[in-house]
Amino acid sequence: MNDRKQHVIRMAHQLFIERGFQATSIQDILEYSGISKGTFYNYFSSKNELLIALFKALYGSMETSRDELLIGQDRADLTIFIKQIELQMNTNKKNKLITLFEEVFVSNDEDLKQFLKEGQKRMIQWVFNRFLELFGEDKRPYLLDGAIMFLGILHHNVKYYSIANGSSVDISPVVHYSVHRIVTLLNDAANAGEQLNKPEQMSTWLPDASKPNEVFKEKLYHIIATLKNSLDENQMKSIELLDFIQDEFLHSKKSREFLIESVLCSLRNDQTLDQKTVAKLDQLVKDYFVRVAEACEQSNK
Amino acid sequence: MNDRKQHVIRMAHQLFIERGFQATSIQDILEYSGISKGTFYNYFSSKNELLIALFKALYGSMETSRDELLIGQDRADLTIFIKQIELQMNTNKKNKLITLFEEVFVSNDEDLKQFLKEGQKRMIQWVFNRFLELFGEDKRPYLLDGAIMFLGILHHNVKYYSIANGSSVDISPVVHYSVHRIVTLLNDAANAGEQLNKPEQMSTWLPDASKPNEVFKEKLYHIIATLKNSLDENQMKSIELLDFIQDEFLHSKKSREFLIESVLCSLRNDQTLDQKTVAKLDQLVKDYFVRVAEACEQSNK
DNA sequence: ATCTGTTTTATACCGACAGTACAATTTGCG
DNA sequence: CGCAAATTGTACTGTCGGTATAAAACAGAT
Repeated sequence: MNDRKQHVIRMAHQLFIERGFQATSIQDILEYSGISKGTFYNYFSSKNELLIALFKALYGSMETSRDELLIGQDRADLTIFIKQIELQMNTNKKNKLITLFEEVFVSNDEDLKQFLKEGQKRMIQWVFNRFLELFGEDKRPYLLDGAIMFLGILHHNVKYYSIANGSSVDISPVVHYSVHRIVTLLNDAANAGEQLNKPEQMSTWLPDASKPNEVFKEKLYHIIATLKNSLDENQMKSIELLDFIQDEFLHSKKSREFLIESVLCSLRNDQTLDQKTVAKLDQLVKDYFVRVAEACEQSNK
Repeated sequence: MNDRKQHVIRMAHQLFIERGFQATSIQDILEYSGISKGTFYNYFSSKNELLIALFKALYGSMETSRDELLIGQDRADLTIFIKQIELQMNTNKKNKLITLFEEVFVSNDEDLKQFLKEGQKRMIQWVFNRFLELFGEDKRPYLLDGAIMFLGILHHNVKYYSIANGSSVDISPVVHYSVHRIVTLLNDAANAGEQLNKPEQMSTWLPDASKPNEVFKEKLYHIIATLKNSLDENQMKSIELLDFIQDEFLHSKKSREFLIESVLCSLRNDQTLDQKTVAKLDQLVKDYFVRVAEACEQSNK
């Protein structure tokens, strides 16, 4: 991504933190980041698009550093989970993510709304999957309820603890407290055999969650994250290649098959990567283009 | 309150439910309720003021009917509490209160924000007080945390249960489920002796909660609500008198002492009212005016 | 250094919006 | 009826998000 464009995002973020999203006018952003209106609308098609770009950047880095905490660790270790939650809560606080979130959650822009919902859903799914690893398969029926309630407890506790103790207070005790509570809560629900939401229904929650394209994107995201997690900062080329693939699929209307093919070719020759995972990626992409081609034929009939 | 004014509030509410607050322009409200712009700004000083008036009306009626459920009942009966919560959740849903709430919670209008925060705080305090009655004094240290977590669990469960099962689904099982969970949660926290927020600090939470004026307003509200609860619809005069006092104190910069005095005089002669409570009200008002007079002298020095 | 295509800038503009100002009209009430 | 208050209609201000476009700055290839 353009250097200048990222600069604008950073400057806007600063203004959003200081005054909020609604209260920051485009004019403010232009003056603060020293660009003209024309350039702004060359980068972003609207103010909301800028916000989405900002969220993507923040969430992306948050999710990777959160996932990095798991590398080489026992996935069933509760203390690691606590560290992951603390990390996310602190990033939220630092970037005033929650405030921004709330401010625009109910908005007239359907795209923005959908994007934010998707983010919430991803968070619930992540907690659910971690709970599976932490509490085991036999608790599965109760873990979706658990994930939902955990986030409810956590957010409320953080919110009012911050009000009572000042927003600069250490959030760690709140996270510990909330995790302790959810452990008991899960046992309680399992003992009582009470269930509100069935985990199997999770995929049908959000309207387009069951669309093949969304499933593809999620798989793609997961595989690429796995590959990236196995790399360190010295292997910039490989990381860039993976990022390129992800970007090409997520942000272009029409992904350029020949480009992606050649990138995959490079990856297959990269000895530092786990070739089993690369093969998975290869297959996934192949299936995708087959499906696109079929859909294309179908519509030409 | 003016008939016409209430009509405007009702029409606006309808539009807010259909399209949301931000998406409803003042022009829309004017056309829909058939008044002119001049009249609108004669009634409300701004669009936000209208929203506050709407919230006040909705909250007011919700709180009274919620409190009515307790009359002549065992205050320690959990099933009554469940009924009260169900009532509030259903009112929320019917009036799209939560959506409206979220939409304007982070707003530029400091007054509106303060008003909404006050409402949330009142809700937490109400749950805390009910928990005291339900679970007893010995659990007190854990009941503020409990109230906060209960609302977090409840709102999250309702939200995602509605997403999964359609917004017209019966909310009752969610309330039962959430109440069951919080009971265990409270026992768990008490057993572990873990505490996040001290109930004594509750009054200092919101900036002006400790201001004498706010304490006064709360006491006033409570006494008047008690008196009103003992009346039925046939005693309109008494209700109007009580409403007048409340309105005079809450909405006027300078309450007219002579008017309030004469209203109190009428109330003292009203045999249908509990004269012990009326005496309390009398004393409260007397203290208030003494304090105002003192403050006035102080500033004239 | 010159040509060429792209990016950036400056500026004027549009429509929608919240809120103001005010003179003209209607309404309600003694 | 007469008068004061409420109501109306309309025109206005300033701000906002977003569009349009011509001129200027820039960058890479020859």
